[in-house]
Amino acid sequence: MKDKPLHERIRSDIEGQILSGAAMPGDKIPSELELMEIYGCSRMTVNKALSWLSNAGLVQRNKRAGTVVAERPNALMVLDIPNLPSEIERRGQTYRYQLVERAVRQPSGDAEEQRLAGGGTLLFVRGVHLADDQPFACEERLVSLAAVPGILEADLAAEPPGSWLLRHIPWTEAENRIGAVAAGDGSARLLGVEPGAACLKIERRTWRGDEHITFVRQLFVAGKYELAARFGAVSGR
Amino acid sequence: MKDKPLHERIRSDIEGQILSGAAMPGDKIPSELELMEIYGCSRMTVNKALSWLSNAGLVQRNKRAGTVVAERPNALMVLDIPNLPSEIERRGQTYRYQLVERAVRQPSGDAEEQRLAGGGTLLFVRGVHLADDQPFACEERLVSLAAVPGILEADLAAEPPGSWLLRHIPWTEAENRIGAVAAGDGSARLLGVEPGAACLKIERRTWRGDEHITFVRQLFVAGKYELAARFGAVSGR
DNA sequence: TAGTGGTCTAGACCACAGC
DNA sequence: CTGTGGTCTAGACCACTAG
Repeated sequence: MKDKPLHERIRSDIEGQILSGAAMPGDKIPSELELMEIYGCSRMTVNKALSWLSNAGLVQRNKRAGTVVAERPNALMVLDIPNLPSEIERRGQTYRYQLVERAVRQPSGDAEEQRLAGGGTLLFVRGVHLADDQPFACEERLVSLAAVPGILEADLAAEPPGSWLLRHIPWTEAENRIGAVAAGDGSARLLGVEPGAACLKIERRTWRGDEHITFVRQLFVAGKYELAARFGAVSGR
Repeated sequence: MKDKPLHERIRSDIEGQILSGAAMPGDKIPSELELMEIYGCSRMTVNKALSWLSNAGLVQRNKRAGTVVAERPNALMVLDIPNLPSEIERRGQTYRYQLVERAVRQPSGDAEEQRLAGGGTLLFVRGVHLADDQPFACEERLVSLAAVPGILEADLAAEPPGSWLLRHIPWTEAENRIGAVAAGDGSARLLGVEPGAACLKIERRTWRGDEHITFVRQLFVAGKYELAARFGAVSGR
């Protein structure tokens, strides 16, 4: 217990106070100067602990006002969202992608599609991810051709669009929405289940800087796939 | 662009190389000493950038072998899992919890329940979270009475067990599993939907140190609730 | 055994925002 | 104005491990 690094001890001390409820949201945490004296260490050490807590979303740091417990402290977990080829191969299954539909079209009236297109046109791609030739997930994707013109030359039957984008277009921002949905007729047929079957839905939007790159919606048959998330901003360490 | 802190520039430089695929998993990243010379800064600054990347799971740091790109780099997202009362009130709805069932029982033969019980007995609680008196989520929970004997005295009709635990028992570890499932008869009745309706499922296990505290399974009717996750280990900042 | 990361120090200057 | 955090320096010692 005692042989842990000091900054880690400081961090877990404060973390414990927050998670236990001893320190409530909005409560002030001792300043770096005060913590220096409490633990008898230098400011960098204290700073490392507080920065970590800030990164994890447990505290909010304000100049002059000091460090306070964040509003919804235990909301942040680290989520593991692998790309599908890696995930399937990790399970020891063979991965295959089947292209179902590919079309260039104008954005619809939907405001989100307008933003994604950025004044240009969109590439629509529908396909199925197969694990050992069994449907694993179906996918609908929109790609902004203004942002990624090169994808028109890609052979998306040979390489799934997600992998192609990953190899060619670095994204800097991504956002996922995770929910459940009943399979529609088309999705059900692709997944080999009855229409209305429960599915896990993952929607992902990615950006490069301010430019919207792509939007993708993936459906997984209930039970075939689950996401795992654990508390703690630290992964490997 | 240029006015960003140096450690942040170093970080985003490397991050960009990884996300763009220029640096593939397993590739070596310059050592701290080399980066010091490249950027003309001190080691602490380089270290801050590399530590951040390590925390985010983008790189793995090894003594002697140096820092390398992690195996599945872009898998880590920060997930927002609020507790339900907060989430519902944030939407401007009134929250209410309805206790449906409460029982003390021995762990079943299931290995997981055995571990949770830790040699003792379990408290089983079933209830519904209501938003504006409409079913929002149903919940089944097991609590280890060996770890949390005090919960027997709690009035779980007045306060949902999740909130009670949050106020009384600090947890240090938590793990979530997120999937989809078709509603069973009991859950469907509680949620006011047809059996078989698609539901989002969240299972959470929490520990305090090595002691398993509780297991909870929450079901949300499809479309009523979605989880959001974004890339980047940093939250507020 | 030498290279690498892990940790820590004792300073420093600056920007910002509440007082 | 002043306390606070943000950033950075130029060192230091240690532990680990791949070569």
